[in-house]
Amino acid sequence: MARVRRPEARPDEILDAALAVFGEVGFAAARVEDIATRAGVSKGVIYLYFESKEAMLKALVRRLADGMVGAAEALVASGAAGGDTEKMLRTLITFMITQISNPAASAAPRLVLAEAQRFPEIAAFYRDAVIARATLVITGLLKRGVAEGVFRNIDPAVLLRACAGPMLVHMFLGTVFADPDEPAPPPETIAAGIADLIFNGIKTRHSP
Amino acid sequence: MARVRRPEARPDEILDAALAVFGEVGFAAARVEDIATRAGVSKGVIYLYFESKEAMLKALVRRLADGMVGAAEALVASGAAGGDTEKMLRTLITFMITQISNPAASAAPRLVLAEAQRFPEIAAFYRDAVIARATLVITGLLKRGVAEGVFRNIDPAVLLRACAGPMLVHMFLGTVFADPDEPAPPPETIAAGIADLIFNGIKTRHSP
Amino acid sequence: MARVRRPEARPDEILDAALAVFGEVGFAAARVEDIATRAGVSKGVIYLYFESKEAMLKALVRRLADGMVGAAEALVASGAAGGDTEKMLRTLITFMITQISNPAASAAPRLVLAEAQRFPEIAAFYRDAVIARATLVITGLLKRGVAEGVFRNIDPAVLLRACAGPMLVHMFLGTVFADPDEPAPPPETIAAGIADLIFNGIKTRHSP
Amino acid sequence: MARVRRPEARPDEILDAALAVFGEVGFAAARVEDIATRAGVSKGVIYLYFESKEAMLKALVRRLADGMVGAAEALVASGAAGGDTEKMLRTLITFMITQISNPAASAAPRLVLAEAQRFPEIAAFYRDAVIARATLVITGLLKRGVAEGVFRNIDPAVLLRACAGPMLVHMFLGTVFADPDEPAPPPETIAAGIADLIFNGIKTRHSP
DNA sequence: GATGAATGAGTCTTCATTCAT
DNA sequence: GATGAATGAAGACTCATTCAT
Repeated sequence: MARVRRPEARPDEILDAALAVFGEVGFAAARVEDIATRAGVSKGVIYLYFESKEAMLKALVRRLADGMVGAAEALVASGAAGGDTEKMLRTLITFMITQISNPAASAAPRLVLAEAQRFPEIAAFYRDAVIARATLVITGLLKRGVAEGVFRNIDPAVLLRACAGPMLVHMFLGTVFADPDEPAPPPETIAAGIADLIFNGIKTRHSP
Repeated sequence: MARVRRPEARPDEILDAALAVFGEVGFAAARVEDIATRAGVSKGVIYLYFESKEAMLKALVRRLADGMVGAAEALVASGAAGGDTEKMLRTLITFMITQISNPAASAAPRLVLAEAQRFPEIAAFYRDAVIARATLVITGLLKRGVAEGVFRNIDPAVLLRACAGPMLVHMFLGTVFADPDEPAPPPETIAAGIADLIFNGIKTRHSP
Repeated sequence: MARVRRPEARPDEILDAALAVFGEVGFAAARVEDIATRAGVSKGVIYLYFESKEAMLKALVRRLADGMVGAAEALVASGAAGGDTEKMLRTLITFMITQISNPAASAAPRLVLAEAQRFPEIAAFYRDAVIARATLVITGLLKRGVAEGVFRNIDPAVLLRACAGPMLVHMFLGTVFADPDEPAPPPETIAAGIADLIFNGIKTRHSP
Repeated sequence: MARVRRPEARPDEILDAALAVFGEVGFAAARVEDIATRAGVSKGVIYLYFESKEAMLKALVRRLADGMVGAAEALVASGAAGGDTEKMLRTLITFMITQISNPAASAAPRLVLAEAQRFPEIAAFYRDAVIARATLVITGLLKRGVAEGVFRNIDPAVLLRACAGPMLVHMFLGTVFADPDEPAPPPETIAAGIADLIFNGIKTRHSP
């Protein structure tokens, strides 16, 4: 199938390639030429669309920022689960774990985690554009649940860590640290287990 | 220039400097000369102790591997908390969160997370030398708690993610993504909150 | 800086420059940058055409191998001198001595002699690509002369050494060990003298 | 057998080691530390006896210069062969070919040939200290033979090349270009053959 | 005297970026 | 607009030489 030239799509194709290459070897070790090759263009073309290699990284992070948080916000805003706060948080957790289990989808956050230290601007941007919004979503759900009497009034910082953390670990274990001999546990199982734990803890409850 | 000789400590001093520099700018962007300067030696000295820049990274990871997991194992083995499994897990969580809240202590894991993709050998080593051991600790505690009837019999993979995850997020929020205008929440609060959540969940319980 | 593009000739121009520089200071002491400057290009260009400095040396030797032996073979094959074996050997000797008297032409063999010890691959290549062929030429002429009854049946190894040797010495005396105050003897004289000696020896003959 | 310390022998032991190492990899690629190790001393000791690596090379060449020419001169001066000029030249040729067939003995001339281009001082020294003297020996024998009526009055430059050349080729073929699968021809055979050729040429002679 | 740790100048090599075509 | 040859700054690594011990 001949690929039709769509010059408007160029920058995005380049960024796709950049994400792939950065994800594999990191920003510093990535060669612009490899990105170009992967994008199916020549080296020079890259510089028609981006100032520099660093500019590509920043554009990439900017483009990717919206990804999962946006979806999370939409999920909550859509009032899925009929307004049931617990169900909504459960749905959110399941959605995020499922998403992040896809190595292609997790490439972006992994890249940011790897490069944020080196590029404070990227860290700052990510903090504002992703982390702050994620915090809002979690805090919002928590408040609502507390107001409804279904959640205990815990520290939102704790809930943020408790929700986002397992995702991160799951992501790292499924990619960078994946044991080739051992299959990754299915995301649904993990998602359900995590949600269950967050809701009920691990203590046994003696029925009255 | 002063030519002091302290052969004993040299390799370790160099690795300290390497960790600092790698931690700041990443492995690829780190200059050997900067590491040397940081260690108070000349460029050439580095190569008296290490084959290459990459060898330094590997030595660094090897040296650091034992750090926190070792402490965790010791904690559990020492039978602290008088054999009370719940207390032990709580102590463990508190200890880990406290440790990881120290940016100097978290430099090592952050470095590994950032470079593991690029260096599969390091990833494999870390998986075997750290992650596997951490998994054993968690699994052991879980089994014991279940046997004692104090824990529900949940998926160890879930508990691992639920315990390690919040630490990771806490670490990233306290370093790379730290907002200079906002103080980080105190580790004790977070530790206590996380432990509470893991044990009890967020659901309200209606007394019988 | 001028950026001219002459991709066709580049590799050869670079090898010319490399031969000049290697010839002057030897492979190890030659700086890639000097070769580049000599070739009128920038340092980076070298690496567009050659893997490494060592690759240049090997390419150089490969390119130069054919030079004189090829000409010698052609000379013999062409049946110059109307099939007269003695004349042919004499022509060959004269041709070689004349060629090797040109310092530019002798740069290649001198380079090989200087570097062969360090690079066994080069030595092996030269042995097969040059020495073996030269041996064949000499042996062929000797056999023919013997068959015709004009040559005595001597050891080909001796004739090889007797023919190639004076060339070598002449080459070294005319370049590396040239006395600036003393002019080199003209190649024709030497060639004629060597040929005469090889054919007739130095003993006086008393006519019957 | 315990080696007794003989500090006076040090410089010579070092030069022996230097010759070995220079001979193997060339001057530029030789490491002072390797020479020291080979000589059984520490790096610092080298600098107690020699100004620099280059000084070692020069000392080496100076020490080795006398070697074969000295022996040749002595041979001639000793009036070996009872004053028979032809016999003396033949003895000389045999002696030289035999000597040079020993790779250890030929290391020095090979080194000089390899490095002379790079170090004009060495070339000049060798020209004066070795080549000039060898020329004198050959010229002397030639003159004498001519005076006696046993040699034709040929160009001494030709005889020099004809005598020294086969030695050189023999040396190179027996070391640098030695074919591991093919044994080198015995020096005596080559020496006899060369002498025979130089005296009688290759032409058949029809008895009168 | 002897050692070998330390220094730092020197070079190969890479690769982001430019720009003639 | 597109290409990819060319540039040259930058950085890892080596090793002759020094000198504290």
